[in-house]
Amino acid sequence: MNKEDKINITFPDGKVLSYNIGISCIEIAENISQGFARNQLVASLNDKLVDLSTKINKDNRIMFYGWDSEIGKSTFWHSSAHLMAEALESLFSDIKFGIGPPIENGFYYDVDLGKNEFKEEDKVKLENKILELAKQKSEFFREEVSKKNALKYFNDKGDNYKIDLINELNDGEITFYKQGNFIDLCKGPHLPNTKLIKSVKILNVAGAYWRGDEKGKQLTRIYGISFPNNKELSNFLLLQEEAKKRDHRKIGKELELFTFSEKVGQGLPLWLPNGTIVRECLIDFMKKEQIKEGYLPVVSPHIGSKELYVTSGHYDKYGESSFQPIKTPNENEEFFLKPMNCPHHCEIYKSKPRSYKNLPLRLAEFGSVYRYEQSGELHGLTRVRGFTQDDAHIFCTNEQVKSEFIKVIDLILKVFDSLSFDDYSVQVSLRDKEDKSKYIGTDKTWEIAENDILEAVKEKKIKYSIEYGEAAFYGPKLDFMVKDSLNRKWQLGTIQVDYQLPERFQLDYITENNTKQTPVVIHRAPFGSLERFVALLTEHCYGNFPFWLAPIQITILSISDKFNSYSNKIFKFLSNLNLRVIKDIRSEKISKKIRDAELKKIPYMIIIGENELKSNKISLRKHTEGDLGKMTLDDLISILKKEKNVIINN
RNA sequence: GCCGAUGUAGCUCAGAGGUAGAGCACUUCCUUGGUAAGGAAGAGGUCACGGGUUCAAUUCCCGUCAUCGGCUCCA
Repeated sequence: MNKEDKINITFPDGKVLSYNIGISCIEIAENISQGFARNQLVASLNDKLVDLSTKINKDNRIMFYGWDSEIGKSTFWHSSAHLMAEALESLFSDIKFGIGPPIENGFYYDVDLGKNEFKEEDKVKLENKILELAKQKSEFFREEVSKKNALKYFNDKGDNYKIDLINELNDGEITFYKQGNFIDLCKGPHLPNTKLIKSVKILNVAGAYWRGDEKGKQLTRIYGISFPNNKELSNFLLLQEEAKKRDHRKIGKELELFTFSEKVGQGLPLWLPNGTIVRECLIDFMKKEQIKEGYLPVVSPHIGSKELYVTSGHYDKYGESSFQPIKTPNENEEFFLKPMNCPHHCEIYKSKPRSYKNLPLRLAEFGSVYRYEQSGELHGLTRVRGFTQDDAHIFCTNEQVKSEFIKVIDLILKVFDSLSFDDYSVQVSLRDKEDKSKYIGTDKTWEIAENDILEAVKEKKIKYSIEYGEAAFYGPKLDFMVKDSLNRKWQLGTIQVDYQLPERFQLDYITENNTKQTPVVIHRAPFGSLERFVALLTEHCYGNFPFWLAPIQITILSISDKFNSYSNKIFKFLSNLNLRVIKDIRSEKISKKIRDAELKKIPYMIIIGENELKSNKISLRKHTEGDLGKMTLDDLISILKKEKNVIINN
């Protein structure tokens, strides 16, 4: 055999082996071992993902991916989407297909069902059909197609969505994948065959706009997930059930943190006494931190005149789609519920002439704002129409922007750390690269603002991602994102650089040279909104709030009513130390009282009975941990003093 | 706002064309028990709201409102 008939394949561990030209990926895997080959789903050649059946004609670096890798899973789900499409096509006539990608957990396919409807009972039918087709062990065939032929195929089939997609592709880069009786436009790669898909669940059905365009046609999006065996599916469903138990809407109800009332209105939360304690502890904490950082608390009213928002530009952007103006007996007089605090703070800035010597000026307010969010968007406490921001505006010079920005980053990191919030991601939200019409201001100030942020995060060496099109309409942002129990991403802390607002409000300060200069505004909110923050905090800690935030910190449980007066003495003692204590003197058994206290997630239980009375001690039990034994009150205090953020003056 | 699902006691949920049921919680009584549910009795619902069909609707149909899952939006 000639040397030219051989190719060198480099493996991830650096090993190089020589193979006959034209060998396929799967043959290489089999060459390693049959067992290894059986577990591989897809490969990459020089980092480009390919089907296992791909034949190799030149030297390459190869990697294999199985179910244990993200790439393997996403290929598995991608092929499952194709299989689901095949099943749908056999169940529904007249069906047209949009896109069907894999997602973080499973896959979906957007379909136009024409006159058909996809009903609840169709889920099981579809699952069965998918499994039936899977068993046929159809191979996934890749085929390169000319643009002309591709268009002809879908034109004949009458699938205008695919035609849309093909029109955006270049001739020579179009491929079809075929399995069984189904052909799809797809760049792949795919599983070797359908039989690997052993378990499938149709999760839910939703509407989704074609190409994400609200004005476009709405398709039916069918979500599913599949696995190589049934056990993984039941595992997945179990995990989903567990995750639902963390949902702040569920815990919020159980622990009586907040509620909603139809009579009050959609998206307008009512904070119950327990939730209010959590909320106010967080506010106190933040107030102290901010005072350390040189913020000045201010207070502004809940409404502002229309003029204020015309000036800020918010009226133009949101006037029609927000709560409508409040009228007065005077004609032409209109006020808006404030949707943000910045315009009010600008007016506070303007209340007297400012000098460079007094900058940066940091005005802070726990400001309640009202935004008419779309009804379909409302969600527990994470998306509401009335909420309180831990807002502040830093008015500073151009030179101060970066250092102020970094100080805010530090503050947010400190806050997150204090609450053991570690699984957040940081996102730099920049302007949409294409569509700049959504934004106000000049390219120049945008570039400066975007650079300010990028420089700050680079200097802080924070891991971040860049999201284009996520900026506010007046400026770029640095957002701290946290996921909820069901994996949805929410923005909590945010820092924004704004060159527009100071200009619009004609803010200025006197410089060293006695000239007038426009300041820059940094908007920032470490929690974001108290509502959303408490929601995510609740999910994060499963309702087991840290001691300093717990609505009830200690409950005193008496063994029987004989010890009520001793319980009462302990109760008074602890209440006098400003601890949030309750006592349970019901004529119930101690195990019942403990159970109830555990369900209420109260951090500490004090148990009082004969032994404690005699020895003038108490017994302590910690939530989820159990009995800590007998001790004196002094011992108790020293234990409590070790809890984070707790000050006890005894 | 759009697509789909759901709405029965404070909570979790059964139920059925003939005017409602369980468990927990609540009230009272008995029990005085040592680390996750002691016992009994009682009270509690215009079956989301408004129409329609029917001898009869909480149940079937339509509309509204709210909630849930997505899409779009998010100052």
